[in-house]
Amino acid sequence: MVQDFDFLAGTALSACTRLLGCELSMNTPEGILRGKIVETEAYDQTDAASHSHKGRTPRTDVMFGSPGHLYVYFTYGMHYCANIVTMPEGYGSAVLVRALEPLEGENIMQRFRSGKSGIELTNGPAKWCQAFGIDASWNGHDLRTAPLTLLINPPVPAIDIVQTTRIGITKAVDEPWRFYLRGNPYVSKL
DNA sequence: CGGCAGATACGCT
DNA sequence: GCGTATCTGCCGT
Repeated sequence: MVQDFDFLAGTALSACTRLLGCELSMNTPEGILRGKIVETEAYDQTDAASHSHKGRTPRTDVMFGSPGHLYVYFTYGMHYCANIVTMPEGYGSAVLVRALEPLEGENIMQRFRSGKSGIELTNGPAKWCQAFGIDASWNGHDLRTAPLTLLINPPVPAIDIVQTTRIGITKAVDEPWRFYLRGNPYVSKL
């Protein structure tokens, strides 16, 4: 079955709600890692808090590329975070995946997370990246191709989605561009 | 528990 | 040089 990524060509904002409930699957030599997206944030080139706001640079090049790819960035000297690129080639826009709910391979994730378990496995952008073993080498990866793929699930009903302001940034703090699944324990912060 | 400082390296000015 | 879309541990209660 061919996955339909068309909605990713739209704005980061609309892709945020559509990505909630979808799954990320990583095929490792040790086994399958799979998790459901429970928290997202929109970043757009018109947004002062976005890396793409200051224009296209070698670092943000992937963010201006074609939708359905992975934009991985490094921050605070030790952490990786992963975004899903949206909007057509030439426009810098992406959705930051802030948290996952583990569905498969939790024992392997636990090893990557140095023995952590439960919600501590994936309830933050740098945490789930570590649990999946994602680092800078994954920057630009096409999510339609193995071993790391995005699985599209049916849209989540609007009643189950909470929209609020973003976390961990210093600019455009009041924009309500963060979305999460109501009541899900893996959401990084209420 | 909750709050706070420290770790640590990369891209941009 | 400096700021950063974060996490962890260590301190106090």
